[in-house]
Amino acid sequence: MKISFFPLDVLYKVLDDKPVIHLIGKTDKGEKVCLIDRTFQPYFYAEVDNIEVTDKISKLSFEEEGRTIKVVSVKQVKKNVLGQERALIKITCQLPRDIPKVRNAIKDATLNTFEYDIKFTQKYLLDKGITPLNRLEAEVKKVPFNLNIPCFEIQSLEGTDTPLTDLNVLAIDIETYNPLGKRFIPEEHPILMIALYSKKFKKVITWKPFKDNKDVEFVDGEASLLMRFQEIIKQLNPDIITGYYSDGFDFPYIKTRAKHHKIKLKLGVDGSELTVRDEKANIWGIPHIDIIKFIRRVMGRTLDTDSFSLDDVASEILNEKKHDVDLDNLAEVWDNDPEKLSTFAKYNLQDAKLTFKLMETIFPNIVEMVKITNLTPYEVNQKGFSQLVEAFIIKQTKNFNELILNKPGHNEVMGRQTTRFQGAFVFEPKPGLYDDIVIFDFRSLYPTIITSHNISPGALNCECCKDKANQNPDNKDIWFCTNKPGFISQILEELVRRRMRIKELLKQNPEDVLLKARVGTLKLLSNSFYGYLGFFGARWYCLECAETVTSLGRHYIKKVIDEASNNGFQIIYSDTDSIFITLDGKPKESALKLVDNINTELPELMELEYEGHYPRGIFVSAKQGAYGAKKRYALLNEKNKLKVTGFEAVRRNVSPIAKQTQEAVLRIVLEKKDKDKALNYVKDVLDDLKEKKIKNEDVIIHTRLSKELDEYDAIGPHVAVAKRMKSKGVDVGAGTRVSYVITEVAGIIRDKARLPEELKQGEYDAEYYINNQVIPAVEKIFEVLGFKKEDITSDHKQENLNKFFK
DNA sequence: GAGCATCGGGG
DNA sequence: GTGTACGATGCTC
Repeated sequence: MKISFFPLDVLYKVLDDKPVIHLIGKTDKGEKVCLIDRTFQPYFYAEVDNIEVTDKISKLSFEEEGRTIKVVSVKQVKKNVLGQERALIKITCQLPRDIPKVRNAIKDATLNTFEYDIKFTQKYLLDKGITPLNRLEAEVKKVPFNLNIPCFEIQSLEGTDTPLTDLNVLAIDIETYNPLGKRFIPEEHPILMIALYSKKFKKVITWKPFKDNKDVEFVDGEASLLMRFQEIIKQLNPDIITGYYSDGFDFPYIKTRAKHHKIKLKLGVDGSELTVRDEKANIWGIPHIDIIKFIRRVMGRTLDTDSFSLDDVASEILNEKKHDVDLDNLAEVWDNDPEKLSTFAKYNLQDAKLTFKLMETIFPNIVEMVKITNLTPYEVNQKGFSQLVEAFIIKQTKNFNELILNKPGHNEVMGRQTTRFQGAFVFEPKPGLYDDIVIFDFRSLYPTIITSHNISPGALNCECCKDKANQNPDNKDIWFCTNKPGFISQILEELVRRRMRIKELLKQNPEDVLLKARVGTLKLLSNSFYGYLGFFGARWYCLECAETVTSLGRHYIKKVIDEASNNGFQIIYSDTDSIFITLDGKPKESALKLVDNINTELPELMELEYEGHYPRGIFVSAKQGAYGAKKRYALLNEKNKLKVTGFEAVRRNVSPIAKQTQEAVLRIVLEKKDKDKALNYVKDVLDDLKEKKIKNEDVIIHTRLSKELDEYDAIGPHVAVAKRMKSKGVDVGAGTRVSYVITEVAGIIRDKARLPEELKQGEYDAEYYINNQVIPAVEKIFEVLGFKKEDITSDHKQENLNKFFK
């Protein structure tokens, strides 16, 4: 029979001493099924220098742990290594786990071995041309099975480009009993509620009854709760199960509680138990996606927030927040006032709902990454950039008959890690205020350098280009072929061009979510190539490539700086791929013309773009940090929107009042162009602090303990406060969040720190907040305006006579 | 300043 | 098990 099928995950089991591929997915009718394939055998490649060795390998057979491990077959093959053809032998074995053993047995007899550590399932998908989530047309035969879903044996199959649309996602979230405060002791403290949220099923399960209980189901205890959880998952049989930090919290907690009750949670489609190891939770046959990982690793850079809490991420992506509920009260309410549990149940369900919606919103991005890397959704979620780039390259090896290069060994990694090379060019800004700033930047600088200059391990120092027409500007001993495109630069060029095409399409359909996700994914991946080439763990590592990329990057940006300077523009700042100039009364058009002129001289794919015009900006001298010059500036665009970069805005140990004052001062300086008003604003804040008009909540400093209390040698204010919490019976330790206020009590800072709830309005130390919080936050800004610290602290206000600004 | 350790997220 | 996440920051010597 024929079947239309969308693979969600691929797994293998060893049955009767044979590897059996299981494709888990759903049919076009929406039914979850498993397709099995018994025909795929594991293999790897070896390079040998004589025919006797090949012959010996083909007859290899040895006993280990009561099993005969043998080579099934050997075949002569031709493969390219970075464009050069090589003769190899393909060695097929019986089981995936035989591969390392056979490789080890023949290692001394071979020159080299390849592709011995590529996952069996990944190889299967690539060799069969299957892309997860894309529809397959398969000829199958129904077979008996012992899974919870029907099983079909594959007779033949064909991939298509049609993606899965209707996905059945289940989001889960737990609330736990934490009587002492903020620490988690899963061995002792039970799960109180579990929320489950999918398109058709929204419910909180808990084990204490209360009246206001819409969407709540009651069971008689924690053990029953876990059993009910298992039952619902079996019944719903979701395509994907998701949570927020569920690899690190929810599932490990669930697992520990199940163990406590001696329950085996058989969540897998094959009846296997939920497994948790290395902060990864696995359910056989139901991909578990801890959505925080993809958000942090893949989307992190493009988000404004630098906190990845559910609340902050949901606010930014969904424009929706968690319920404002004080979880510190949950244990108390649970013990003594169950009627109030309703609030917590609603909170619980809201968290699951937010997680569900995040998955819905982000799934198009996961789909795009799956398509481009050929990894499963589960794998895409687990991997970082270098691994995603590598998966993409591995996929491309098919089209070029290229061999997958080996991972570096331990020593090689160590060597690579200690190798340093020169990075990007940075033009230090002179601190000050500037009018009419124009920014240019290169569109995808590094990817276009790689493609335009054929920067590729296979094109490095070729024999045919000894004239060195395409060399590293800073190192004559490095050059790249101008005759034949290298494998890496070629596949990157395809990526860059594809992105340009889709960007055009997006211009015509700006609201198309899929196109947006596609452009975003292509951009992320292309931008990661440079980093990949210089990444110590990369299979296609190429130090000469990476250092040539930055060298050419410096060369191009300096060229722009020179041209701008020759045309009479003042350069105020430049970093890697961008340059800031001032117009100094010249029309905007003259800057645009400069951009056009430069573009006529650049290689085809490279392009300098006019990023924008900012009527006003301030550059502040950077503190001497570990990484040298930090970029710190604030710009005001033509729509009066403030763009702040590098100010220590959201540091944890900074109070709200310091942050608020900094932002207000920047606004006054840039928008109102009034330095005296800015100064007076700060003076007002200082007065309000002295007069205790600033609300307590604005002077609370939030921080977190990094180790156990008794491990601290240096007792900072947060440690002192944690000790106070402990003496009140709160269980504190590594990870506890501590909030405190510095009060007027005599002594050193740590003696002055108090818990916010111990204080009445105004019981804070104004002097401390003035000198250690507010002033440091604005000092550098006023330095630029020509004021000293004393001008801020002195009592008398600016009379505002001689305006600083024209 | 390099090298090692911990953290994030979660109640 | 065709193995050992990841990238940033803080702490220690």
